[in-house]
Amino acid sequence: MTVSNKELLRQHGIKYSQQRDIVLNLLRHLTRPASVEELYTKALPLHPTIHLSTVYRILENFEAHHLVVRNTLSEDKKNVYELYTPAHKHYMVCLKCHQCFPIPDCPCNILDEAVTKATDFEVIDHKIEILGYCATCQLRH
Amino acid sequence: MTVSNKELLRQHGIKYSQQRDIVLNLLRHLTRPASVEELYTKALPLHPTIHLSTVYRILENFEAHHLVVRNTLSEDKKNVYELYTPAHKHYMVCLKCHQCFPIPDCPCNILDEAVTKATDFEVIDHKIEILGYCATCQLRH
DNA sequence: ATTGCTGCAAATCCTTTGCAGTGAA
DNA sequence: TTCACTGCAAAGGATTTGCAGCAAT
Repeated sequence: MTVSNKELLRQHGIKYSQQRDIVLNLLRHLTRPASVEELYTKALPLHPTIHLSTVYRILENFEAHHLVVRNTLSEDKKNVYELYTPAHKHYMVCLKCHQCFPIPDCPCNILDEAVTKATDFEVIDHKIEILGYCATCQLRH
Repeated sequence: MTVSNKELLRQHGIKYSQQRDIVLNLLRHLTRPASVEELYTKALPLHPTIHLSTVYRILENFEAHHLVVRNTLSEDKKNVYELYTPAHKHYMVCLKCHQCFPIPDCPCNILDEAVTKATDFEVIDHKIEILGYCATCQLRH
């Protein structure tokens, strides 16, 4: 069985509000990362006065409390969010519609051809970014 | 020996201008990808009336003619440019100063620990994006 | 009652665009 | 001369912020 939204928020030290409940609920039912606008649009019918900036703030808060992870898609530079999972996630990003799709069970040495064979995605390129601290910044973070 | 800037522009079907000469020259002396602002700042002393939007347009033009490649850093969402090279490039992005550093000789199965050992970069996370066309968009691109 | 969240509007940052004037061929 | 490029200003899209009022505990 699953924890309630209220409980999940509490577990992450996040205060309850109707708006947060709604956004969390949307996130829990996603099959792929969603943009802020997307979440806002879905939340609106459920809470007609919710504001876009509120959704921004909620997601920022969720991220700070490690309830979600943010990714920036290189193609259209928008933030996308999804529930945090400890396992590393790799995505296929469509150059046309900008939707991104999780790559199930992806080893780091995945090859373009392997992806092409395993999925219906036409691989054009891939991109690896290593995030961390450079020598200079290590001294002062 | 090296080709002149003028010649390099011509080879890529790009018309000559003083501003393009300057920006190309800066790009040719980079050791890592540079942001538009960065290139603009370096160009300014060499051409006091050059405008930021001109640098944007020059880089856009260079990219269209495959003279440079653009990357968007996930952390601060700014475009960075460097001369195009056929080989795949992987980067380490500093979470603090947002500078990015090429990873020399990077195999796809690179591991965080391997990078940590080979460089003075403190690896926190890494990110892989596969770019291409999803099943739906394949039909209409 | 208190504290922090929300709605709204305005500001910010990066990037793009329209237009008139200039420069390269 | 011609056409593309430039400088400038203004617009654009995504995101952030200030502030007063409201909601959750």
